[in-house]
Amino acid sequence: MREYKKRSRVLLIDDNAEHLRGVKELITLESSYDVAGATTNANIGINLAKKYRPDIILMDINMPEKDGLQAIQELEKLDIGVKVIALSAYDDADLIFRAMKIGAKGYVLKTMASAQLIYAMDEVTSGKVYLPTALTSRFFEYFQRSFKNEANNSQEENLLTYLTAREEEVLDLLTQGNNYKGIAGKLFISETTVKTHVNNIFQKLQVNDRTQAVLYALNNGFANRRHTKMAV
Amino acid sequence: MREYKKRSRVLLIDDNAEHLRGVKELITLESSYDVAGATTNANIGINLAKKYRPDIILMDINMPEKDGLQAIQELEKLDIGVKVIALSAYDDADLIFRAMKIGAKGYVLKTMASAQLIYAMDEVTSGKVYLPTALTSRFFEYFQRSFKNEANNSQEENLLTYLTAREEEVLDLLTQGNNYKGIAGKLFISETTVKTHVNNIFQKLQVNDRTQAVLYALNNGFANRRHTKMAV
DNA sequence: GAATTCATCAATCCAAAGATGTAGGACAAA
DNA sequence: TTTGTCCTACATCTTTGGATTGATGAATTC
Repeated sequence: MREYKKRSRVLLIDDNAEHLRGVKELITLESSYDVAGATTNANIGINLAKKYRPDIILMDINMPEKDGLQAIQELEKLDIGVKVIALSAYDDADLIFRAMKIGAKGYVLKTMASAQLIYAMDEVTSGKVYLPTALTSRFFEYFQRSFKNEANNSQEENLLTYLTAREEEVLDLLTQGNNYKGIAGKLFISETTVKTHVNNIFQKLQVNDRTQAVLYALNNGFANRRHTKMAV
Repeated sequence: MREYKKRSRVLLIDDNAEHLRGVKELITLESSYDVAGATTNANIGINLAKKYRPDIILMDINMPEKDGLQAIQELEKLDIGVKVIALSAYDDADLIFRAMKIGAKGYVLKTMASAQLIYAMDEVTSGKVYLPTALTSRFFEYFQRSFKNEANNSQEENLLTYLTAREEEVLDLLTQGNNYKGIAGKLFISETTVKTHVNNIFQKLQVNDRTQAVLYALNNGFANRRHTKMAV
């Protein structure tokens, strides 16, 4: 018994009414959590979350109409401190990755034992992020693959290396959405000079216009060296 | 006994000679792994790896001279299929993240029970990625925090939601570097129609030209759901 | 059935972007 | 000193992009 501590409240969102009922029963009977609400509709679920402020939400992410991932994202944006555990029928690395990326505190397969779900809830309640070992492994396969590709890309040959320092400056300003005038103003040079630079950049990057140049820059680890792209 | 299967070979790299000896003994006595080599020097370790092709490397990443992380990176570049498990005294989220990012197949604390280390080796040998639960949680704290900052930027309001389906298609093609003609051709509509859509997009996204529209799209989780920038 | 919304297309006009060629001065390397 | 690279700058010309207005049919909503 841990009646001395406030029981955590759980909100259930699952478009499969049957599964919803099953989980509700499971939690009611086999855990120390209170079910604060249960719905088959994601939008209603979000509103319930706003209203009742549950500690945890179990969110089915395989819903046809409203995407569960999107719902998680909206909940995170609300910033009401609710911890979302994604429930899914699939162990797709991609799905797991996206769920965790947008802030899910856990990811549990529907096929997993009920004890696992309750354990996940316990861990998440205590402030941790919980992923079953098997899913962790899948997650990292995806995670590492996405960085590996990146390494390979930069290995091939980065046309950006052919740019002069000045051209890099210009390209940097291009990637911030500046036009010729804006760049000229910021670099204290004439607009025609900027045009010259930009044309040289096009030649070196083998592109036809500024949009393509910007895209090339962003996709090849340009500038914002603080950021690394990542497949999602 | 599983003498029927080829015993996996392990290479140990740890600048702490004492710890190195301890691990070696542990593996020799309490596991079914063979120690293919052991060294206190990362560079020598890399050479040993090239020479003896171990299945697994246990790499201390808290070494003063040569950074263990860098060593892992070099090993990954060699692409000899060796699986590296990072050994560390610290459970810094940052360290864990970086180790996993560059391709470590596991991360185990030196303070953890020896059984945990051997379990990690088993998991990694079987092709999985292994992180102890506690470290997984830390990893995800870091992981999610880095995405959260990103999300906050778009927290204000995502103008992309105002786009119609068709406009999204057009914007998607814009983010691939297409000009009017290219988009018209791909959508089988006239160029003027594309112009109309693009203009509407500009209005909705409150930008002045296609480059800014593309940048807005990329920075606000548009389509291109394949790529997301990430602080590293 | 009226009102909206959306996708489609067009004409016009002006601004911006892009292509091309030329050229001078600074600077560094050969 | 010469050669080469880079940054600067301009002129000219063509193409593309962008703003604005208006119009039609289809689908949806009220």
